[in-house]
Amino acid sequence: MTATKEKILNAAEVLFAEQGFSETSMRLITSVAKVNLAAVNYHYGSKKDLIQAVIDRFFIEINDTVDHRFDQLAQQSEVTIQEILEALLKPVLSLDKRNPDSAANFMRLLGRAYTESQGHLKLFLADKYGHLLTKFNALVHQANPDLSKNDVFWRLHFMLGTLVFAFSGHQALRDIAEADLNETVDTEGLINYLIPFLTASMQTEPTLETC
Amino acid sequence: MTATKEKILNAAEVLFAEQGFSETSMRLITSVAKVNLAAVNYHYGSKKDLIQAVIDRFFIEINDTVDHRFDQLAQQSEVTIQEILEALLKPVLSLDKRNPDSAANFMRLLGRAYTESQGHLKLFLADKYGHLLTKFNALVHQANPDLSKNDVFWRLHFMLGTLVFAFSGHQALRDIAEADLNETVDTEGLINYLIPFLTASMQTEPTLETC
DNA sequence: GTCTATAATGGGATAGAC
DNA sequence: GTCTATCCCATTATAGAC
Repeated sequence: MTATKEKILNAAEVLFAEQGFSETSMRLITSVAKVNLAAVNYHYGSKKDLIQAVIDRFFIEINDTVDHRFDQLAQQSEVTIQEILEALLKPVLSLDKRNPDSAANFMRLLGRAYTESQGHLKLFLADKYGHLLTKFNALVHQANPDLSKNDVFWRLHFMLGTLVFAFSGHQALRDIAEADLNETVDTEGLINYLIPFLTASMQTEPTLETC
Repeated sequence: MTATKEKILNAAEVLFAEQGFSETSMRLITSVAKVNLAAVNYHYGSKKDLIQAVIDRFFIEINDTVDHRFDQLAQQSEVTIQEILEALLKPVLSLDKRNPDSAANFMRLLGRAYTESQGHLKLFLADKYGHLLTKFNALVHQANPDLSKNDVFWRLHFMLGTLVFAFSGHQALRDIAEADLNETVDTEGLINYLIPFLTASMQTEPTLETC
């Protein structure tokens, strides 16, 4: 990968995470990356392709590790929610080795992929990395066999929602937390707050059937 | 309010919820509302003001009720998380009386306000309806006095995040749920899944101090 | 591979007739 | 209050020189 191509990716990663896809113009990306405007189209083809490349780089970095950890857990006789979350989050946190805040950027981008109407991106991710979601689902069921398929389905998505949403608003919340509570919370600190919150919500008894 | 002014609001509400603020053009809004393009600027001044008006209408409809219910709960000797959530969600659900899916649209718009970089909107909401968040915070503390201020702060935001995120992705999840589980879930059904998830996560023991 | 210049499109906003 | 026509701006994308 040429230096230019990588500079674009690095700048786009931060800007997309901070401002969203459609709010971030190629002009801004290229000016932050200090490359020529035409370079994005030359190296990536289009803005859509750049968006996919930014998110794909993250998945490529964690895919094999997460997949392998999930497979290991599936062979255990007892699996806890905490183990599943850690199998996912530890590789994500290790992204910070490349760039500070990479882990947070990744989660925020996932949130944006989920809520912004980037149809091409959802298809791309479902196609390429849907297998991770399938394994995640199976593990949660294994960890809590009392839950119905429906309960597992909904809670899993609530859980992912909580995760990515927490990261999406993390900067704003961090500022408020520092002002109101005199507390500085980095990505790992945030996860320390999240894990008990999420494990509790997954382990509770099944939803009452009200229909 | 003139018929035109209201038609714009109704169209904008749905489109903003579905596609986001910046992805929804005034041209699309006015064509769906079947009014002239210039009418938005005539009646609302600008697109920003229209965005605020759309969200403000929801808050005006629920503000007094929620505020009153919160005050009533604050006077009880014992408060549960479930009661707090219901004090918030019942008025929200009653929005469906005006238009079907209003409640879901409202929550999705809140999510977009939270994640899209609409600085003006966050200021507007914090200014006008911040008091609701303050009361919510006090109630959660009252319901679970064992939690530190920090725990309450973070869990409250996780909880709100889960709520709005669940609604943001609701349409997509609904489709998957129908295909995979043969289950149709409306807004009230979604809330039935959400409440045990959230109450459990709020009631669990405090986060371990790892610092 | 990099750059300048420009095409092509779509956006928000507004002036002025009715 | 409503409409048409238009202005002005920002965007993505590309053609063509270097």
